[in-house]
Amino acid sequence: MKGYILDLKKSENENEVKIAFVEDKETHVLREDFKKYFYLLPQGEAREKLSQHEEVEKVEEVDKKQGKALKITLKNWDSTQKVRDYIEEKELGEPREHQYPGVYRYLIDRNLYPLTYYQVEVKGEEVGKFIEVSELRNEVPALSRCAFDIELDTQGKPDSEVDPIIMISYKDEEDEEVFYWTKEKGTELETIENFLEKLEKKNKQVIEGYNSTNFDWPYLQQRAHINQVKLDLGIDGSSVKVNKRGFGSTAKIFGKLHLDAYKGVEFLTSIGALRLPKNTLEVVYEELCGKEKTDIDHLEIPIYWKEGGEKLEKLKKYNLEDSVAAYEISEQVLPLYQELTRLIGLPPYEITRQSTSNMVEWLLVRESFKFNRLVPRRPTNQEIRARRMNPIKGGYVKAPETGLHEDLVVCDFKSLYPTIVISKNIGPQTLCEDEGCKEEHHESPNGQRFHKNGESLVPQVVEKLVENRDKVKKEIKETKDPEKKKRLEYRSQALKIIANSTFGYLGYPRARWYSRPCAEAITSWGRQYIKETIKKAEEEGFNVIYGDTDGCFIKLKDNQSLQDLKKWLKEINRELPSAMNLEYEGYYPRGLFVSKKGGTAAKKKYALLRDDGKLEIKGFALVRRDWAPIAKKTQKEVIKKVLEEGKPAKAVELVENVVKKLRNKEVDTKDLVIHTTMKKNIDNYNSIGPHVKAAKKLEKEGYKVTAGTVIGYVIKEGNQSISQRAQPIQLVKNKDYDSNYYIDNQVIPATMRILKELGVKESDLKNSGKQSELGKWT
DNA sequence: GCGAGCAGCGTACCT
DNA sequence: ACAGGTACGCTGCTCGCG
Repeated sequence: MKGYILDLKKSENENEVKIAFVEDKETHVLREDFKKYFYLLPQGEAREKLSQHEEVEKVEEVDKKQGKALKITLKNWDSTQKVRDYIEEKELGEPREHQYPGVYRYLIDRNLYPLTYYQVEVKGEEVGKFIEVSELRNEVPALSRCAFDIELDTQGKPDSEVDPIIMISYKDEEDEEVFYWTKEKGTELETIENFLEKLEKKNKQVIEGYNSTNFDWPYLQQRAHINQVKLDLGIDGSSVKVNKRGFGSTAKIFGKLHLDAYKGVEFLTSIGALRLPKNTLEVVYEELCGKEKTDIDHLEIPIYWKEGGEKLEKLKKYNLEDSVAAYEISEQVLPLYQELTRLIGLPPYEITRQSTSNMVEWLLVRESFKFNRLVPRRPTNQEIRARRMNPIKGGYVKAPETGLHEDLVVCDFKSLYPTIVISKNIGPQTLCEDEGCKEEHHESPNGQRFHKNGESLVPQVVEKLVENRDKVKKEIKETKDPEKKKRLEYRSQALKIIANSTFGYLGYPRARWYSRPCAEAITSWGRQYIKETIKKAEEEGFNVIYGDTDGCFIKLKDNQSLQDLKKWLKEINRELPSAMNLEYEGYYPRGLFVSKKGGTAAKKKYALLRDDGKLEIKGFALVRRDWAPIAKKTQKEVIKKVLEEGKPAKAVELVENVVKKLRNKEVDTKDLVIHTTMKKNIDNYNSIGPHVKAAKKLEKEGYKVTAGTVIGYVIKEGNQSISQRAQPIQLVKNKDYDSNYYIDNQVIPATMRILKELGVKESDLKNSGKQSELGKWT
């Protein structure tokens, strides 16, 4: 039969892998015998001693690129630890590749990639052989999906021992339903059962939720247990496997993909594809799907439920909308996860919970196997600490010329670090530390040498990623079908994410392939290339007003045209290594650079007006979540006015109005909320800033606050410190805020940053009421 | 005893 | 729980002044 692997797990039988294999709409459970093994760099009588060990099936000598090693095959999957203890006790050598779960080992050995089509011979439930179906190589399976969300009857902190589930909504492509009970009719038990029946009947491949890993599944599991219902949703009849630990929580359903859209949003945020003030369902839904949804305060839910009638209907609508939102948000992350799965080769569920560094690592592990190399061991905690103490020098940033500029062109190096890795053949194996070595080398500006002709895993893998991406980009151009185009764009994005993460990975203290010399060489070449480029531009007569790591901003003089610049770019690219490319990014009629507080030019902070009228703003308060909306909105308007008009008159007027409104308390409280993430747990802070103080107040009221919680607070009136006046938004009475704080610490500093560059004084903004001398600015 | 000035903490940004 | 470079608000200390 023809299909793809959706999931895998260790079978309840020893030495067997269970595979969820999808053929058309049906998911089959297949099994294959598989013996787990690991490698040993042996010492002493390792071979003899281990051959006699009762848990060892066989010991073979294998040739790996790094030399001879022993391959230790185990009688049972679970005996790895026992055999390792024995090795340590008898000092028989250094074990390698002993830490992978058995199913990963299986995927690597069989060279299998989930969500990729294979032809497979099946005898009963046994797997014969997987043969990749080449005509379907580019086909990504269309997974059937559904989403759910639960509501509780709870006061403040939910307690799964006593607070029942009152409502569960379900949503899929063609269907939606809300299951619930009331004091008059039905029970929690029936509600759960009806929902489970629905899931079973619909039998979708993906089950989605929002924060379902940490909330819905653990809660549902508890309530199901109390009601004595089995949560046996696995395609082999197994239960939902919930593992609720502080950090690496999981909720797995064998044969299905549990997709937590919240994790997806965090992932998009981590790769810089998304940035929001808060990652709540409401905010994310509006941003990604452009739709608003009703929000009911958590404390109100039981009230709506008990009241019945119209209120109950409203609660049902809200509950369903949560599922719809989770469903639609998932639509935006699932295709990317699918492409990453096909690229990295881990089971899809694992991919949805991995960081990019882990993905890079697994890609290297798999490629390592293909090159017959042993995977480097994980660093010890001590090594990690030592690595962390010794950071690597990073990119170069040129201080900008402040002020309002016209005729700007931005150029940047396309994938600077990956292309340096490729051009200079940078990897731990090509790194040459032998000073007398007579081979040909690339020598980095910081004095590291890399063999020109040697083979190294890292540059080979990066090259493959970049080449593949170029191919995919070409395909995108040739493809008319919009669906197929979208798929390819996700594939290109997946390749880009992994290629760009490779440098970070080499400098990541926990990485198996950590290499300080490689990472340092990469950044040293990076600094050299951008500095050289700036220098050459200046020699050519261009005015370079700013640069950061891999890009620079050029201000065209009156006698210079865009054509002149593009001609120069061509020349530059002729001199660069073939993999590297300095690209024309865009033309900007106006751009603004400002000073920092101390008076010198501020880096990483600018606003550009593109030739199509769009604003591109970096670093300013308005792109930061820890400023109040009133300050951000006003700053944005000011930047817009200044860039569009080239003078500050209208902007000054605008700020005056906002100041007036604040004074008169005409500003809505929601425009004053400052959001700050708790990076630590509440007790771990040495200095108590406003967000920590607000968090403490929240905790007192029974709210749960942990590392990762985003605190929203408003500064209220009073003469205590700002922190003491930080009131969490949940506890704010309308319009209880300190106007002066928002004027002097938010709106004025945010806007003065910009207006100062144009000669405006602070007093000009606060003169509201009096006629300000607008004539001055025109 | 008081305010100015500053270091250090903490967070979020840019590439 | 990918890297380093950067800005900046707030707290809480030191210091000089009287």
